[in-house]
Amino acid sequence: MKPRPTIIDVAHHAGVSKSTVSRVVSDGSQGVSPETQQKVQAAIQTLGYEYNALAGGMRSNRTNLIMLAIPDIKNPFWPEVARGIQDVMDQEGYGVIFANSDWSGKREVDFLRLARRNGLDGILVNPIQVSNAELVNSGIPCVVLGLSPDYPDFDIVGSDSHGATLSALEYLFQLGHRRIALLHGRPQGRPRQARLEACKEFFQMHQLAIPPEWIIEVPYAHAGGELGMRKLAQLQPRPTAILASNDVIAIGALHAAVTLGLKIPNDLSLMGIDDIDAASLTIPQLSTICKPKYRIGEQAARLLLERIRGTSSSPRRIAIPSQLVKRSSTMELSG
Amino acid sequence: MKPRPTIIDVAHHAGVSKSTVSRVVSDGSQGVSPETQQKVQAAIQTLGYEYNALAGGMRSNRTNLIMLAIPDIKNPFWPEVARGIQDVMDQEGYGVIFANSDWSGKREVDFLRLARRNGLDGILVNPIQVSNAELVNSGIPCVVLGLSPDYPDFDIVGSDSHGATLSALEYLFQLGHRRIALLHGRPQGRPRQARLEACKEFFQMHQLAIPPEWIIEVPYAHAGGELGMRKLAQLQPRPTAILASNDVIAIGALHAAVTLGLKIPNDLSLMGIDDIDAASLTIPQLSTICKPKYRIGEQAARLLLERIRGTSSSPRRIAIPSQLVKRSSTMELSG
DNA sequence: TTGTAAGCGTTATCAT
DNA sequence: ATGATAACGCTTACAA
Repeated sequence: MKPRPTIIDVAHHAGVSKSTVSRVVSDGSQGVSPETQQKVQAAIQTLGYEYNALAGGMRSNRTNLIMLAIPDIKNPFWPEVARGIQDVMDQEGYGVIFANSDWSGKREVDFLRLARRNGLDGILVNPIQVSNAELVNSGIPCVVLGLSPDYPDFDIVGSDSHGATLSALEYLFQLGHRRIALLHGRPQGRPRQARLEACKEFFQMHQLAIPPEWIIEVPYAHAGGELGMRKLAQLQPRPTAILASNDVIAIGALHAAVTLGLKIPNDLSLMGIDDIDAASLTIPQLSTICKPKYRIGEQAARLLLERIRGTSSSPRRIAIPSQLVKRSSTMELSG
Repeated sequence: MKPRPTIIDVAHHAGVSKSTVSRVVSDGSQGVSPETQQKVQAAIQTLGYEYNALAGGMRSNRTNLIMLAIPDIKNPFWPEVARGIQDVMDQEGYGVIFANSDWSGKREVDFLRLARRNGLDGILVNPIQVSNAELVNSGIPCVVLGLSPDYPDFDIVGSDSHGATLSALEYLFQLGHRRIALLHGRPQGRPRQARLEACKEFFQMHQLAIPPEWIIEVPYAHAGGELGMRKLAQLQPRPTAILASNDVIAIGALHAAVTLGLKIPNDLSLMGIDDIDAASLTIPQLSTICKPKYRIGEQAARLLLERIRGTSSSPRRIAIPSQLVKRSSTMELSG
């Protein structure tokens, strides 16, 4: 197996200097005459030259690679976000590396190290365990996905969980529900408070007393929803409506409800948040709050590009509004 | 922002040569005295040194990075496989880079280029459009996921789709079904024949005639299943059983059936293949063939490691057996 | 527009 | 067990 040709080989073959070849293969041929470009391209073709990104990156401190670090590849929320990111980044010539930590804090930290060691140009992260300080310390341009209050030093893009929770509760309230329980996703690592606070705010506003046992913390997964529903079903008096932190949990709850013989929405109204594909594919279809996943990805990507390019400013916080989606898992409370 | 310290800085600080530092940070300290190790580690700590993988990789032609290239991150099949891969690779000190092409041939090719340019050590790929020749040509150690016959030059790991299809059909046959239709996933790009051939083999064996309109080609997605079911529902006489190419398609079909007022399994038995999580969460729960996703990932990772390490041999083909899972979307044909 | 030359931070070879 | 030194393939002033 013979060694891969380098720009030097190309240069010889084309009868130019290696700087010229370098200009052609990187800068988009800034300041290279058309004829020379032709010659170089021809040489590249015949030799089968391929750019060595390691060497280039080492010299220039740019890799044109960014990382997307997410906690849960099984949540259909992220692929949509990823698509938005990729479409923007592709266009700008950046490659996107997926990093899925499966809720493991260790793995998350490892990914950060990988990004540093390999000179990635930026990171988009929905952080679970890694802190604001650690992110700052990494020295890599970074945009946080999800409107957490814990990352004051970074641009943040997400949908307004607080607002989404309020709309959902408001909707259930309008349907006549007063006994509303929460299936509250508890991320491994840090607590995620936006939703809970929105709930408290709402309950206070409407002067509803919500007993603590109606707020059930469950893992951020399908099984969490099932677990939570089984607990809720035993409460006396039973809630008339349930709001889950996301659709995955809600769908889990829906399945448990069927198993338990509870009819949704007749016995119990149920809402999720996110509007993942599966939400419109359950029976009954799930009422939820639609988060603009693709646009979150696009926005985040754009902000990261600005950071990378140094068009910096003070951290921005972009909350893309979400939207109520009425389907058939909720109904007016009769009586 | 001051520049990151290099091994040279560490070497000065520890009073040793940079070769020694290099030995400590890479080789696992092969042939470095304990005291020297201590000194170097201390210097690394105080300086906050971080390894530069670009420089190292350029010199050594190893990056300790491999790529996992899949066509569809939305198919829950892959995260399980990915987990198997990651657990093995983690342990061996390799980072795994996800590359999701979303069924785009162009993106798949781009990923291959990215792997080459960035000197990745290996590729695990479920190829859609890229050919055996292109893979060979890339010069990167490579293991193919999925038992396609089109990649004779590579190690291949998958579950036995042929056998799985046969078991599913055999099961439906035993339940008394004779009019069996197929929702055949058609990957963008090349045809995937293993399942179809198994079907033909089966039908011949049992001397069943299957009209061509009972073999419906649909996109490899939820919507494909819905589409297919709507077509099948119009057939006269209607099939009594349906086998879908995977669970995602089957679940799509299930939802369409509900919309159409068809009762599963009473009006129609329905089977999928894969046994993704969602298969046990539908109503009714989906009968399917369980593919050992995690183990596929593990195996593939191991083979790739062998290839990377040069313990080469002729291409191996590993078919991990799958298993019939009887649930409630199938029933004995009455009458 | 093109060429020259000095690195970038590491690893590998060869001494010591 | 440790050190000196030459690559690795590219980018980037600067000069021509």
